[in-house]
Amino acid sequence: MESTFAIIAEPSRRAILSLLATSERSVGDLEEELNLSQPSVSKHLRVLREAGFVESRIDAQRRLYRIKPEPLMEIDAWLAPFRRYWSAHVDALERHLDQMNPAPRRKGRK
Amino acid sequence: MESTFAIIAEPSRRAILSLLATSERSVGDLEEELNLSQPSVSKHLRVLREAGFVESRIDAQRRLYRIKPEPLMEIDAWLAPFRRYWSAHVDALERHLDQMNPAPRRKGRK
DNA sequence: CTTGAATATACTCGTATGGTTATATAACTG
DNA sequence: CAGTTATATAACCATACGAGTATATTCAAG
Repeated sequence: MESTFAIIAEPSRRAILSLLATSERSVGDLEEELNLSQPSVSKHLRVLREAGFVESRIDAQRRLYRIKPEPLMEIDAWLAPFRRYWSAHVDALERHLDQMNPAPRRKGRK
Repeated sequence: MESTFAIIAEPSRRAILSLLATSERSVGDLEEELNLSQPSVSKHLRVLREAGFVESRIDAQRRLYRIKPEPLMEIDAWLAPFRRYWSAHVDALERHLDQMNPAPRRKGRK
């Protein structure tokens, strides 16, 4: 019953997706890169898998997860009607992000 | 404490934004176009306003709400790293959306 | 077949959030 | 000012969801 949008509302799930954007990873990889408990990672991956954001392949005892783009494409498509507001405000985003992101770039936090 | 993504996780809020994408509307307009209670609309608008998705101007007793693009631009920006998956799958989205959206197109109705 | 590593699942708990009803505030109308 | 329209806010409730702990499952190694 979770919508595509609800799925990426969760910060840990977005973090997982961002890591997978670069390359395939195992549960353990994600666990340590994100400082999350193993059950937590598995649970999020389950949600992501059932919603079609990721798929896994088996490598011995490990599962390697990778991105499946369709749901993200759906979100991209939803944004379409709003894009006409963009061009006028090309650099408004930078200002906005600056004020959201106090520190320029920090490793994974506490 | 609501993230940009959490805000648009709510279906009614997405509906409000989609309506506002076309044109400015009053609370009453939204209320009837979406079949929501007035307090519910006001509450969602408050969340959207505080997160910078919309702004309002006063017209007598009515408040006219309109889109502010910045947070949506932020989401658009977040999608950037995944766009490299798009091109390969140009029409995969259509298939995906078809299977999500059973009926092709229906008026807003209750 | 036993052990250990990697991952999945079950269960419980606390909290955040959306809906509703009722009430408050504000502005126009006469 | 009284009445009415438009919107906001408050209080309450039910539910959903993420975190954590414990346990189950699967596979490789010896």
